[in-house]
Amino acid sequence: MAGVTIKDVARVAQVSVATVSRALNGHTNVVADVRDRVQAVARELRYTPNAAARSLSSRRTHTLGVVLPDLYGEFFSELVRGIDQAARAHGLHLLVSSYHGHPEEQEAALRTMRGRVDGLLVMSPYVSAPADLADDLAALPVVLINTQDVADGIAGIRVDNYGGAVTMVGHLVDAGHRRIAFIAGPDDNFDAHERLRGYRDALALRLKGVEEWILPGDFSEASGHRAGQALLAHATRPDAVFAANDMMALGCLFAFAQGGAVVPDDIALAGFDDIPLARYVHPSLTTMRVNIADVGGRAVQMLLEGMGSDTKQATPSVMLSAELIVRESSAARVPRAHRIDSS
Amino acid sequence: MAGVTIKDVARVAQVSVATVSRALNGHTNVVADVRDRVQAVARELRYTPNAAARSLSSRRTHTLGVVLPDLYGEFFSELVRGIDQAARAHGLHLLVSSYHGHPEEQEAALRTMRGRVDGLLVMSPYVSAPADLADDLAALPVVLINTQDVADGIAGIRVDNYGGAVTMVGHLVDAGHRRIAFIAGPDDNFDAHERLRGYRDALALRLKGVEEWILPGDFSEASGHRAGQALLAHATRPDAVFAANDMMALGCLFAFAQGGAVVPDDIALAGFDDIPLARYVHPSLTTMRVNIADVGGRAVQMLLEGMGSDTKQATPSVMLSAELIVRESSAARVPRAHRIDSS
DNA sequence: ACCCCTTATGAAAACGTTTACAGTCGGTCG
DNA sequence: CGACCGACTGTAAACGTTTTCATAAGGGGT
Repeated sequence: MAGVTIKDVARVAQVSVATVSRALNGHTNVVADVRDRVQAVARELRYTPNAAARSLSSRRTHTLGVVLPDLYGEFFSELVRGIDQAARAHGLHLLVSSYHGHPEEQEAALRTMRGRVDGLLVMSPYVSAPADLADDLAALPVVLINTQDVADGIAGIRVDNYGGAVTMVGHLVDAGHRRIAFIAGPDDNFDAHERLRGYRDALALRLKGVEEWILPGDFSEASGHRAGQALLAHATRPDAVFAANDMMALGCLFAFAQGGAVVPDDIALAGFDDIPLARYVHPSLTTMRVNIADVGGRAVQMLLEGMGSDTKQATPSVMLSAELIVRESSAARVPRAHRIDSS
Repeated sequence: MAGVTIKDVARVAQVSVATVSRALNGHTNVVADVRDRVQAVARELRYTPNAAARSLSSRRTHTLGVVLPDLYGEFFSELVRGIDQAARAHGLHLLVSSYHGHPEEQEAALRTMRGRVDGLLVMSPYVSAPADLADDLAALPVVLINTQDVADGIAGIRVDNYGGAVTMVGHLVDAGHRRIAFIAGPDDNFDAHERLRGYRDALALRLKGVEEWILPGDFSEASGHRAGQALLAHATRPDAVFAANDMMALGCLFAFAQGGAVVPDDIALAGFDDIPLARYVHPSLTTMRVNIADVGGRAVQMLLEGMGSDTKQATPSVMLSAELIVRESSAARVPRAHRIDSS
């Protein structure tokens, strides 16, 4: 029977509902004798307070909303894990929603969450920050994850994609590579945008006369594969390829293997994200590591801080830097003739 | 201002709250004229019904609870994705909770979900089915995922781990292997249990006199690595190794590579799950494919069916079979001398 | 023309909590 | 010895919906 209410407890314990409420919520003004009796009865009756009634009355839901573009793949899995861990530590539930790449559904998701959650974690990687997003967000405390600033005073946490790309290009240049091609991510994706910007700026800074070499991609393995084939078909192959994410780097690696190009001897390769596969493929993939779970955890932290004080926080934005992970795929350039064959 | 209630809409639209409620919920008895006016006003005022009040009144939350042992890794990511997709298709929200491997927290999670959700999806892979689980579950429609039956009449969906293991052993035997070692999963894990059982039965059936050869493991890559080392150290190496999941198979593969054993020429290798890595490692891994997202989606389907009719469903349990995916790691056994070296 | 039935609407009662307010009852202080 | 004060508990009013029931207005059959 799920229908045991606070009234039942009150009746059995021979007190008023108010007292039951107070006793169960650890309020001050209730004598030990009564408190124990109430708790005993509640346990006896297997009473569980009705969450809906509780939040209607107290205006608190003890729930955090998480709105993501998708749930597919390592990235979101890790993100949600980090969020879950932090939320659970604070006794909060998680209401998750993904809008499957349909930005128009995002607004719907945000709307239906209103009244169900105390705060919102939103990731919206589309560069065109919808103006209405700001409106929808105004009502609730919110923290933006890897999202372009949509309005002043809204807290956000981001991975330093720009800096990471700069670092990676620097690494490739240091390893002796000159002709460095870049496989870009989706046009409308903010992360992809930043990584591309990092590649461009770093190239301009480190290798003056060298031209940019940018191939289209969409973060999928397949698009990386296509880019790899295109590169092989090119008259003069690049020294190195920097893919905007690991999945594309893997697709590219595949294409190279099929085309008989040896990584890193013929062409060096690097990715971004450090997904678990990165260390298992052959050759293992040089990449930028991003601690995604940590991003999620810190986002929750920030949200809670923002919820504590009604005043908007003074430090609305946090940037997490990525770490360069050097593996086999980007070994320093050695003239082909001198190559030591390990087979 | 989030504080726009149904009363505000009623006042502006010059009707009663009852009419507003009816108009907005698509009820029959409201004339088109009024309905349009109400909807216009609601949009104008950016009115969003308060979910708590709504569910208090209607006893429905439009939310599904998902209780999982953890959120780490491919498996849960896929499962949640499948669940999310199906739930979203039916306009349902998802309240997720993981108990991080602490079974005692599971009960707490289930309790706090009461009143917040219309139905429950629970995965509890521990063989010792807690008796109280049945009690906690009785209140709400529930579907068990990959979980040992806990009580009669409770619906469940499972992957046919037993049958899958039998199939894999059959494949290895067909490929000419005789000494087939098995790397087991955690003792208290139901999936692991079933896979082990499949290995044993298939071995007994297909290879009469051959002894079982079972190594301990815990589903982690590290434990697979240890098992791999142990196997290499053995005087007579096995023909093939069947790991209870892919992660352990990968760890084992690593150990073999380090120890100079060539897969599949020296030792064949197989896993279970078909995680994405499986097709990328070298050699690519033979494994049993399980469509996890599909499991999640069908679980939601089953839950909805169970919620529709109050009567307990007649078919409380569904079994999904796994598919054998043959890749390089289990190539048919060829005498070493005749081996065609592709390098 | 009357009655009954249908259809559209409003008033008000749930739903199960929390919480402001108002008591009650000893005891303490002046 | 009386008034007051503090600690405890009960009463009842929110909280924002949905839904039942009642009411009013038309409309068709006899």
